Amino acid sequence: MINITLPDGAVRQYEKGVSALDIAKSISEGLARKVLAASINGQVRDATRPINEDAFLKLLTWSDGDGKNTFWHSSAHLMAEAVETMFPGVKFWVGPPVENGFYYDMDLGDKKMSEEDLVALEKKMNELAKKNSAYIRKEIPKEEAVKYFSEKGDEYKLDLLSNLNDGEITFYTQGDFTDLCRGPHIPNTSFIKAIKLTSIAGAYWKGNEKNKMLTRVYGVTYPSQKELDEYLAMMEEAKKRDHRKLGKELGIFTMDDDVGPGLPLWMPNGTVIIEELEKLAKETELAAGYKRVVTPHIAKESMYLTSGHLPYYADSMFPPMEMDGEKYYLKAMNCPHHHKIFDAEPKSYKDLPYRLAEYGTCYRYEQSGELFGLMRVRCLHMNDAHIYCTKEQFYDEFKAVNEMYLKYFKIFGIDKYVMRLSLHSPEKLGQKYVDEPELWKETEALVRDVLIKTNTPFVEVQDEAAFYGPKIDVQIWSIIGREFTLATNQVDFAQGRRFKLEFTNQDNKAETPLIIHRAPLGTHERFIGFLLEHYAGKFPLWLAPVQVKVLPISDKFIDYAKSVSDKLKKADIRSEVDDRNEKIGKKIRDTELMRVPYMLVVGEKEMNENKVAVRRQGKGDMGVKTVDEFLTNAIEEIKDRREE
RNA sequence: GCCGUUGUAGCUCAGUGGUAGAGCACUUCCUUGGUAAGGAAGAGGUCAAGGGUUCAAUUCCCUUUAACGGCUCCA
Repeated sequence: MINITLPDGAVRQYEKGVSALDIAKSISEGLARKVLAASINGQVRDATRPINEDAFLKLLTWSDGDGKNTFWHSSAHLMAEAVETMFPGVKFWVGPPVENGFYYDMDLGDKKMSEEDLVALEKKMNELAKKNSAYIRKEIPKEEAVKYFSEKGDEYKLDLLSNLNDGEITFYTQGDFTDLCRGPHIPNTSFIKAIKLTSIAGAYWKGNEKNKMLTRVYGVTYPSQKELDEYLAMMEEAKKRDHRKLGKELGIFTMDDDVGPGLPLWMPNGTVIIEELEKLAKETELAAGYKRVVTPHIAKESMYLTSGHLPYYADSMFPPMEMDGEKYYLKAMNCPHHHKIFDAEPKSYKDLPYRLAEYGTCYRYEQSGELFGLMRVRCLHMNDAHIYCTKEQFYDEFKAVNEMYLKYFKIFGIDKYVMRLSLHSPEKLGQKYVDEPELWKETEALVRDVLIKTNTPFVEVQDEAAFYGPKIDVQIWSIIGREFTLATNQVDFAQGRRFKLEFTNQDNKAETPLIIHRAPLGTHERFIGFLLEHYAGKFPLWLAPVQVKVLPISDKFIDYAKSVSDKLKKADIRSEVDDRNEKIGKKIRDTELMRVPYMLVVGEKEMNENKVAVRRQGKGDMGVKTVDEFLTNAIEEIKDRREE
């Protein structure tokens, strides 16, 4: 007999060789029908595998992340089985679960798969799922596995095998499909009740652009049609929040073929938001001791040779313009210009920390396939600043920048983000990174120290640093699930020396400052793109392009409406009058759809009493107030930058 | 940059080898209405661009371009 400890601490005794599924059955049949896999001593395994010794057991169902992943991985195998029936000779690479579903990469040889094939594949998968085939695990000696795939001529699986040792190779078979696979899998295909294949895409083998491009099919499956329908409905809702759609509907920005890809035109409504964000940044930076500067959009080649951006980053810059025998580049970053301002006057330790801020316009030649609405563009406006400080000052300065981030995030109610400590990769020193192993170690420790001492939660990742030093990136996700760096806070130990930046220290010796690059509000483009999705277009009052719309009940009250609106405008409130010949219901509907925070309905009663009927966007009628009362409240709400 | 899909009115989208249609928006008129769509009439398109096949191309083919879904990249 063996002892099985369940998550609630209960210990039960079973015969040796019992499976997790048997244990589930002994608890309840209903539970057994839901078990997808099992966590045995912390390892995820097939629920059907025998357990031979005392163990901690957690039965994994759809509500466990590992349960879902197992379900989707098994779904990928089911899809592969269906693909094999329709595309004989197909060779498979890998088919893992992802955030929402799964994919399988495959080499279809000369054949092509189309969207219509997906429908047929779904149908086939449904048929196969109903066969109730068990996922059968089999341990295979390496030699035999190699022989099997050699005979099939499957170079992909042979490649996988080359990294595996004898004794750790398993095959899984369901129905007529056998695959090299570590597992685990769900007990059988009948669990998969609802199937949707979502897209076909190309994907480089092993993620390397020099390799062959495989066909990748994405899909998602659920244990019930209802859950799949809910998921699809959720995706439809998400699309409505897409910043590209909202940006057009709300008149925030537009793109034009004649201007060029990745070059957004900010429309009047979007420009209001830009100006409010800059106001916030200026206030904040002034209080934090920054000085503002303005620099040109272009610079000579020589400066980018000094900075080290050329030739290594030339691919990401627009090609140079030739003038008077000189090459000029559009700036892809503001730092070199700022360094030149630092260097324009001699500096003493008394001048440090020296903080330069600019909402700098940069141009980056992003690959055409990477452009994405406002989130990835070729012309961007950076909330940039550079702080020149001594090593001793670094801790406080870096900490202050982090605190500025958190202050901003609080204003915007941003709580779904990850702080990522981005480190270098030692093996890429001299290529991707400045070859200063000691300085890397030292500065990475400095940054980590700030995060730990300030109790800031963070994750560490290798090979994501800037070429001149480690950084903290704030990662966010767009509504369709793409990951972006919203803000960044970087240490730079390299450029100071490259530009021969110096200050005179207390011993009257020249010293090179450390530089902090920071952009807590990222770029206008990405930040506003993010905010559009974050607020679903319902900007807080202080950011709303139109803050108040005055809606006269009929033409008779247009003059009164205008007098109310004028009074608001005098108090710097962005107010408009809807003087169209429409009924009030129509005016309200249109104003609601434009996400204007306040609607002031005015008719006979209001005019006679110098009042307004206040309506809050998304909330409805808030009652009648005097104009002054409304004005006072609105001014407060704006001043405090309240979210509601 | 690579693989795939798409491009018809300001927007959302029908449609066709014989040079185009709806709803919303827009203009004008009627209506003056109290909290999410009042009515009528009208105007609006080189069917992304270029080339080819054809008696005839918005429709079929090729190229280019842009957007979209991924991959790669992202100072």
